[in-house]
Amino acid sequence: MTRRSAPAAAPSLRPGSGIGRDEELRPLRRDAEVNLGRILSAARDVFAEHGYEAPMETIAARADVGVGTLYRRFPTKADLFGEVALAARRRVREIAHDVLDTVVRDEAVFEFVRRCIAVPSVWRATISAPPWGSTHGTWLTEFSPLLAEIVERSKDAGALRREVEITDIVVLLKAVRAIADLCDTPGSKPSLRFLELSLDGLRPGHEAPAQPPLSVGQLAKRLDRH
Amino acid sequence: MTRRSAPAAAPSLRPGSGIGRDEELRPLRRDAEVNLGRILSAARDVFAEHGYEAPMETIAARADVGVGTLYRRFPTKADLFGEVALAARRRVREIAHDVLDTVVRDEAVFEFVRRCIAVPSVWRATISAPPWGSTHGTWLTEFSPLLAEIVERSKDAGALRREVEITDIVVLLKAVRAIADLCDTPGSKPSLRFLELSLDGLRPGHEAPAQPPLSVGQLAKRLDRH
DNA sequence: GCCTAACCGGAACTCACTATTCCGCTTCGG
DNA sequence: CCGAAGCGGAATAGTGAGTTCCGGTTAGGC
Repeated sequence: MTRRSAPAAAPSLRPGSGIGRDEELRPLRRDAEVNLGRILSAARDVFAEHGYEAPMETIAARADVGVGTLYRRFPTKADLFGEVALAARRRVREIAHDVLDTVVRDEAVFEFVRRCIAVPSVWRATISAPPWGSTHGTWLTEFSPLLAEIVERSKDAGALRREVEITDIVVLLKAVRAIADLCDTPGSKPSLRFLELSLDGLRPGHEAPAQPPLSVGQLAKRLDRH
Repeated sequence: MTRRSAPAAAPSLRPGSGIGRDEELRPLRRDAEVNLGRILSAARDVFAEHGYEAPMETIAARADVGVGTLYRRFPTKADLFGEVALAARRRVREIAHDVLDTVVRDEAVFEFVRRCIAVPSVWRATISAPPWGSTHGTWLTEFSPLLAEIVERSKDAGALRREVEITDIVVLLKAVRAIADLCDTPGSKPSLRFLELSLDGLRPGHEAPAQPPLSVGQLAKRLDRH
């Protein structure tokens, strides 16, 4: 995609610089600050809606800003996406923790999945990924423990089939995302129906599926190969 | 995509000419006949694997033939795809009829879905579609009655939740396709596991989902908008 | 109010990717 | 053995998207 020859290396993601990058060397001029906010917000929405494929111009338009402005703030598209994805991951972690803290045991997984999906501007950026690097690999590794804990809770509460693995949950999220891309409109979201139907398939009362689950490593590898 | 200005009109699909186009005006030279077979087979596989996006060169390479040869036989990519899709639709109809004829009532839908998916080189071409025209619309309209009959059977046998509509089945097929794209390798197919899990969600014993189903018309419109 | 460093918009440039065409060469088959 | 039918694949041409560039604009310190 990008011309740069470095094949699998993610561009400078400067892990430290979150959205609130106020404490930069030189503070931004007021108008620039406003534009930066606009850009990040637009990028969040547009990436959420169209994934990494979305053209920079679309983001610029949504932010009501010229493309040049995007590039003054973020050297490359990947940098911009990285910023958005970082915020998204942060958000997912919050959701996971909140679910563990406040949701009754048996509803844990279901609630987690529902909440992830309820924040489209966030989960899309996390679940979908740019073509470079092992984004999914890192993402999966990062969230495996948390997700495993959530899954375990629901299993212990007898609300989730014991055969279900965390990779099944991730796959389900992916599937719902695909359906959302295909069928959802602002007004009606068949993907939510599909989600509920599929979640029901994860509840106890069915025979164990013949097909074995994927390991986290396998799944990561496969998701990243695109 | 195509340079031709006719915007939404499917190119000459000459409904009559199936794969066995032996009875043409002038019979093909023996070697050309062989190549034609190779091309159709390659197109079937490649479209199955990558959808309409697959470049003509890929198909040519798989058929071990030059692109020129493709174009001598099929004026445009859409024509080639049309041919493949036609065969695919034919195949799906066969499957549907066979299921209705030979499968026990309660397994009808499940078996139908499984069989559709088991013929990747076919179902991909049917489920995925080229950017022109209302392919899904026609497809859905064409198969609705048959699919409805299959669904009805399983419902009557008490093996399928009454709330499930035929659009739910189509959506499920789409989702499995997406997962297959993402995760399947020749050696292992997590999409099959996902399929089984999701199918279980369609069996009785769960509360009715809150989200309403899509009508066939709505679904067709949405799938065709890409 | 003035001046300049920061900013801005968005046209233009580049590059990658493909459908499709073209044409000199090869091969079937009478 | 000859010509028509085929063939391969380089060349053509259109498209789309990331990135660069630069003349014009504006915030904000003095």
